[in-house]
Amino acid sequence: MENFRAVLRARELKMSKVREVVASCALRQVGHFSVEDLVRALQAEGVQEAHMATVYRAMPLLVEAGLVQATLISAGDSQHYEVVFEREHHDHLVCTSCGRVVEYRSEALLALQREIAARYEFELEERVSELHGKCKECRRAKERRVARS
Amino acid sequence: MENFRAVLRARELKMSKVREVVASCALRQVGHFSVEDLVRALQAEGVQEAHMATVYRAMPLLVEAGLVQATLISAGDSQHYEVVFEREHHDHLVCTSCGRVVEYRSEALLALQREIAARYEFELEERVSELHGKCKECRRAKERRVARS
DNA sequence: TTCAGTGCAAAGGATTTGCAACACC
DNA sequence: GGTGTTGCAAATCCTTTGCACTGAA
Repeated sequence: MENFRAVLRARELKMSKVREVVASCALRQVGHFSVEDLVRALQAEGVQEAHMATVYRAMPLLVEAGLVQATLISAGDSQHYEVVFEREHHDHLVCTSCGRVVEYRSEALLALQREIAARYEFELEERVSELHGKCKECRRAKERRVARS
Repeated sequence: MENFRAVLRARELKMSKVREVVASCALRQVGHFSVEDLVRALQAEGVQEAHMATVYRAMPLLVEAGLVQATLISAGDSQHYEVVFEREHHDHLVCTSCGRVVEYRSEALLALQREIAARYEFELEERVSELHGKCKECRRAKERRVARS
């Protein structure tokens, strides 16, 4: 939350009651969530003063503050986010059949990506690293289908 | 193009003049392109019969045929693609300031990702692997700005 | 001859934006 | 007390879809 205030200050923006409650609610989200999810969560907490537009306006600030991160995994079209502040770094494996998401940690991968960024003299800020494929169960299901036909 | 025909056959779809010209034009694209870019390219070739909707409908087939691949890098909101058929595998470094895109190849990264997928028993189909950060030039520019103020 | 493909225009859906009232600093 | 913020609704923009017509097998 301090990071958030710092970003606001740096951008000469103000901290408001609404921004505060949006930020704190976002931080309490588990897993991936969309702007709509967040609005629903806020309403569930009895916060009526959280309009879609306001949350849309707040998200980039939360990202900049390093509290949340945009993810690719999206149910449908909408952008999803996940909390990254004080969470362990991880990446995702996504099943292209059933949509199951497996999180994994790989220090080696992270190290390698850092090395690559350094090699090209980039200051690494964000990594998008997702592997898509068929999970074991879906592969089995497919084999059964083939065998039957 | 044979792959494309195979996909169409497998799905009991037909090869049409329009699909053919869309596919061949897509294969000739260099770098990242959007559906709109492709339509413009087609029109530049004098192909009038290539409507947006048609190209939108064709893209998933081209992806399935392994000719092109969806990319994350997008100028604005629209989905971008790039040719992958008979091109060397590569990933991207994207500058968050100037938008510059650097392609890099890393067999080690690829091998590691394959290993991770295997560990979780996923059959790897697609990798989304992008590093975002500030490139050297933008970092320098920023330093200059700070120094001046 | 029969489905599938195409053009077109209209619909859909996520996100953004203009503006008047309002709240921080 | 003057800016930045918010709610609201309308506007955008990419993408999808329904439909009548055309074309491939």
